[in-house]
Amino acid sequence: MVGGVGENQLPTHELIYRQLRELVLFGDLAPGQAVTIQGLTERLGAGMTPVREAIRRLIAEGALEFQGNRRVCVPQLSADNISELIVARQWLDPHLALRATERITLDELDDLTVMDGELDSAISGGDLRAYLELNYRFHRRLYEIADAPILAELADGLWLRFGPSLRVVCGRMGTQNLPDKHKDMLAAMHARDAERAARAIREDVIQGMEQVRRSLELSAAAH
Amino acid sequence: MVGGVGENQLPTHELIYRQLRELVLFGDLAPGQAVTIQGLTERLGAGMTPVREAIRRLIAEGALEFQGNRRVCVPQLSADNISELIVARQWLDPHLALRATERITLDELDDLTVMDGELDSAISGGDLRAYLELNYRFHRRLYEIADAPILAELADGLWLRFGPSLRVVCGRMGTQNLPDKHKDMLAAMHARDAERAARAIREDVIQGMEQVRRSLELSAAAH
DNA sequence: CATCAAATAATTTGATCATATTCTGGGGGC
DNA sequence: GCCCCCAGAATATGATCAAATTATTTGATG
Repeated sequence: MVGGVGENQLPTHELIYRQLRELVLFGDLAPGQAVTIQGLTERLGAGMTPVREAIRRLIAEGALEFQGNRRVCVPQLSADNISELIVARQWLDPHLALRATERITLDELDDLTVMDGELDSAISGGDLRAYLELNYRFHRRLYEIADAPILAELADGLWLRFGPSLRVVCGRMGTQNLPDKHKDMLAAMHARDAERAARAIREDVIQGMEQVRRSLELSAAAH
Repeated sequence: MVGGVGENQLPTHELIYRQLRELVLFGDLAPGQAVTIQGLTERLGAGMTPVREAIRRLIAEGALEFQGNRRVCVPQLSADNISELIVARQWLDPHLALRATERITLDELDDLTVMDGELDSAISGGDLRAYLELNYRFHRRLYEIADAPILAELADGLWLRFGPSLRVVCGRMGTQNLPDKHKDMLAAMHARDAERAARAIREDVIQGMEQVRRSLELSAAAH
């Protein structure tokens, strides 16, 4: 254990899991980078059992890769992988947005609007890390509102797969001309036009993911 | 470790994971049943560390459920859960079948045909366990042929969620009138008609999953 | 004499276990 | 019926063993 006098609610392995998850999600671990148990016990200040469990969970979710010999690393996406992720998100995200539009309350809509405002600030302020985090939380909130836990878990899991690459790509391009069709979507939701909201999200997803694809193809060509 | 003089290739936690996975997948653990570490260490003859890891992996895949207090059990599907699974498979399976049709070789087609024949034998022979296993392997093989590892993993993960319930449902209805649109699909694949193959699989999925839904609604009504 | 390659030694890392500790849930006493 | 105590199960640690990668040495060759 690290700090804590005794005010703890969550077990260590759960805390470690969440920390490691964010490390992957927001690109603090680069694609290809090795992930070792002992390295993380030091970095996160925990014993090896909780760290082992957290790593296993992330492997099961596709966030980390087990390399046959007993090594673990952050996966590097191939062009084919990206295509699959695009196909999957292109279906999942609009479907969830559609459901969300049918269910969302006005309070929740305000929530999303506020989040999107903060997102704008992060973009204009050039704060990459904040952009990545807020953008994720925006979509994540949408998944929750859709009230479809299994589909939401699937969609959420996809973020873990392209998170590390997203960070690399955005790091190369700065925070300008990042995709944000969120305004369209929020307007459509206000109008209770589920189809239009779904279309807006679909474009948002395609724009963002295609940018990742192109950028990754470039760096692959320069191998 | 259980037996073994030294001919081992795979680590214990991997073996335990696979065994536990099949236990869930083919309904040897009933929905709602509690899963304890110590129970499994005895049942599978392993130490607690490998068992813990296997359980965590299955939880991450949605095959087991963590109940907040440190208990773990096999999830019981709600009607909403089933609907989500239907929606997801209704999209994923046809998509993968479509890709598979474009890529499948004649040898692989023969493979599938043989598997489907064995499936028929299991049905007419009334062997429920063999049906469940062969049906799973048939679809699984299709996923592999589609050559889309991420989408295949998503589809594969869904089986873990309805596996336990499928066993219960089929146990109540016997092996007669089980869905099998596989013949249609194989014919369509022979003709390289991807659209028709995808439609056949879609019907296969819907038939099977709707049967689960209806059966579960009945038992819920009799609460 | 320098360079490269193969074999071997050393270090790092992962896998498993036994054990101590903490927490949850149930049963007996009030 | 409520509360406290206890049995049992889960969590977490560190030690030990095994495997794999890396570094080093050695010997042969140009």
